[in-house]
Parts: sequence; C-alpha cells; structure tokens
Amino acid sequence: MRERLPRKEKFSEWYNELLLRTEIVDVRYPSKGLCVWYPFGFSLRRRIYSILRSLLDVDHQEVLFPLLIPENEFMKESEHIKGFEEEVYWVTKGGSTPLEMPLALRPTSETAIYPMLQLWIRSHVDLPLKIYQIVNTFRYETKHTRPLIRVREITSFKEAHTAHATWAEAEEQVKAALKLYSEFFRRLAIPHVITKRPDWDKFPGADYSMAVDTLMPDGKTLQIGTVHHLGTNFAETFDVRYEDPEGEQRYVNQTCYGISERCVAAVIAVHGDDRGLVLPPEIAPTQIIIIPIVSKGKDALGACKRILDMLKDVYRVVLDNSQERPGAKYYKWEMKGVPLRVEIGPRDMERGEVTLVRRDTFERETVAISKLNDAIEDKLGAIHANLYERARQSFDSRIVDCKTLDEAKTAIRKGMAKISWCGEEECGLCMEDRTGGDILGELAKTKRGECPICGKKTDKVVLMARAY
RNA sequence: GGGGCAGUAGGGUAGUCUGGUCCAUCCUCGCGGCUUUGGGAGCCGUGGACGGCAGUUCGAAUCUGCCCUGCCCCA
Repeated sequence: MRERLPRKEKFSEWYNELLLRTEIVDVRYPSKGLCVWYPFGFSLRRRIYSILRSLLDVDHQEVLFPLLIPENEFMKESEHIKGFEEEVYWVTKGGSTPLEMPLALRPTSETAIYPMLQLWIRSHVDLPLKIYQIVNTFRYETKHTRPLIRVREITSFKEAHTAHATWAEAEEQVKAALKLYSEFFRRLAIPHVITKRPDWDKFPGADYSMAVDTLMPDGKTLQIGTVHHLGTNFAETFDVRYEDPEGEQRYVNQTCYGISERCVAAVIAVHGDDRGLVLPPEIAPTQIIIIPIVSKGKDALGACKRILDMLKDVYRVVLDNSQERPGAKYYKWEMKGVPLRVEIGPRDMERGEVTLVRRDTFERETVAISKLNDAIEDKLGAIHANLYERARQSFDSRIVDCKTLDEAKTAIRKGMAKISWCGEEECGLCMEDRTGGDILGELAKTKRGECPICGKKTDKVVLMARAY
C-alpha cells in the first residue's frame, strides 16, 4: 500500500507533498525559489488563467513587453526603486563584456511599460487605455521560498495597466478591477476579502493600494490580488501626458493591478483534503474519470467506451483502462482532484445504469444511462456550489470581531481579527507589535468604535492577521 | 532580521553518536513475467542512492570546514 498523504492539519507538509505527488510543480529544480510546471499543473494553470483572460478581454487588450528593463528607466521613480531595489536581479554582462547599461530582470513592469505609454498616448481620445500581459517576473527573495507562494521567478504574473484622464476615473477603474477579481475568485470558489492596505504597506509609488486576501488552512492569510491607484506619480516621472479637449497638456492618472500563481496555490490549499486535490469542475484538467469494473467473463470495457463517446464532446473525460485494480484507481484519481467518477461494473450493466461518485462529498448514486447527461450537469454544478459554500463557511467562521488586542492576538492564531483603528500609523504599528500580526487593511464597511491604542473614537475597521 | 535541524535510489527511510561488518537496510516506485480486478492485489525476476568541494585518515555515508539546498521555530 502506498504511503498516505500527510494530514491537511500539517499544512506545510501536506502542501509540499501534494504539489509533487499530483504533479503540479516540481520544486527539485537545482536553483532556489524556481520551480517547474508539470504537464498536469500547467494544464490546471492554463484553465485558471483562461478564466482570467476571458474576464479581462472584455475591455482590456493583451500586450507583451520585454523582460529586461534598462537601468536608467528602472531608476527613475524614487519611491518605486526603494520598494524593489533589494530584490532585483541584474544582467550586467553580454558574454564577457560588461554592459554599458545594466539591465534589470523585471520585478514588475511599470518601468518597462510607461516609457512606451509616453509614446502611445497623445490625446484624450487615446484614453482610457487598458492593457495587460501575463509574464514571468523575478524577485530575489531572501526569506524562505515556498512553491507558488513565495518564489524568485513568478512564472504567471498577470499585470494590467490602465491610463485615464482624471484621478476620479482611475478610481472608478480600481473599483472595476476589484469587481473583476471578485468574479474571478468566485469562479474558483475562493472566498476572499478586500481591504485598503495601510500606507506603510502600499505599492511603492502608488497613491493607495487595495488588496484581495484569502485564508489558508493554517490560519495565515494569502494575498491573492492587488489593485493600485498610481495617481500621476509615474506619469510625472515618465512624462506620460495627453492633450485635453481644450488643448491643455495634462498628466494621465494610472492604475495597475496584478494576480500571480498564488491563485493556483489558493485553489489547492482552500479546497484540498486529506486525500489530495479537490478541483472545481470548471478548472479540473480531467472532469470525469470512468472506471471499468472488470469481472470474470463480463467485460465492462465496451460499456465504458460507449459512455466515453457519449460524454467526450462536452466534458474532459478519461477512461482509466490500466491494469490496476479499481480501488487503486479510486485513490489515484481522488488525489488528482477529478470532480466526478463514473463506475461501470456487471451490476450496473445488468440494470442499464452507472454509478456516480462525487469527489467533494464522496456521495455515491446510481443513474440510468438515459439520464446520465442531465445528472452529470447537475452534479458538476452542485460540486462548484458546495465547494464555494463550505469554503465560505470556514472562511467566515475564522473572522472574529475583536475589541481588545488580547482578543485580536487570540483570533489571529486561527484567522483574522476585525478591530477598530484610529488610522494613525503610530497606533497601527503598535497594534502589529502587540499582537504579532499584520494590519492587512481597512474594510470598506465602517463601524463605530475606539482605537485600542489611543482610545480615540473612530469609524475605521481593519483586519489583522498573520500573513504569508 | 534572529535561532535551530536536516540532506542516503523517482518518493520515504535504516546506518552517522563510537570511521572498517555497507559494492549500504526496509517500504514505495520503475521494468519483464504469470495469476488477479465493486476501495490501495500476490508471487518470481530485475533496476536505481550516500548534495557539492576541500581536509583529516591506511581507510569516510559516518569526523572537520566551506558552499548549495530544504525544513521548523521566533521577530
């Protein structure tokens, strides 16, 4: 018998082992913080990102900018540099010849894109401009790296960049982007919360930053999306101007927003269980696995092939015709997260039925072949709904209203603490210090209360947590 | 940022303290074969490993140093 997966309670072990066993990514690449996508993992990634693409393609255009950024461009925006300079990889030689102008491997692409926006944007009719790209970026992480979560090469960075005539229009875009991200995570059945990051934690060079966070099984939060209002900060640095209808030259207002392969990590961590992956049907590389139950003199294979033919045009379906025994196949495909299993054996064939088993609940049901199509459609829909519902219940139960820092300190051991804050940086940092958690950010919903440090009355409510 | 611990076949391990018994143990896995198949099949045959560099030594998986990599705890 094959060794079991570590229990999900031991989240780190479970997560690392699962990534390798199910062939999502291989962390054994011989350089720290870099990993290899296996075919199965890449297929999962592709399906997740095609949802993201389809949402963006409604009103964004996809582009592709270079990986390398000249040092002089990279160094232009002083706040931005301060935020990134310690984690930039530099290309300094061409062969053995030192480069006149060193080139940065993009840690993010603002400084690659905005010099071009200066050329592309001339007039108010060029606005709004909304572009995105899905690329790799590099950050020299010195802390512990963790596959898909903290890496040196972000392989799947979706970054969108927009330019608008006014600050208010850019702010509308921030809201639109957050709505788009919420829809994306709803499709992945990932519960999440949106907050405004405190000033000391905003994107370097932004006016303000919004963030999307979810909760991991160990109670730490994972930032799975960010949306930044850049104001005219970069526009002034890169001289990105447009001529307004009155003939005045004005700086554009910009936003940028990103999602990385952390969204794949979130799907794995939020839905997975002790038996392995549990995947929402829309993104599962294999949605249905057909398992023949062979028995002396009675070959179920023919029946399985007929079912396969019946389903294959609509669903991603695989017939496991290997020589293993049925039990071994069940474990194997459960590990891979296949949402629905179809078993066909002698008993089923006699009755013109098949047996359906759900991955999320292990619920087992026999269905007449004549009603199979409808039953599958129902079940796949129910699986998505159930995954989202049970994840949301777990998520909600781990957000605790707190009045005191002691309560907050307890709450962040298992999840997030909701607590009042006056808005002063000094008090905020003190709250972080006293609880050992971070202030994730401010919620849009306000509530009358008082700051746990200075006691001042306030409407602001923040979330605190331990964060990845 | 600070502190621990660990690297032995594709995966997991024994051996390391006390150097020689180890051309390295067991499980899993791969390959070939026969019998099997409603929740991880059995037997037979076979394949595959001491993270890297340097040092100590007659002799290093084992001791020392450095490097690389990974994990855990604290801030």
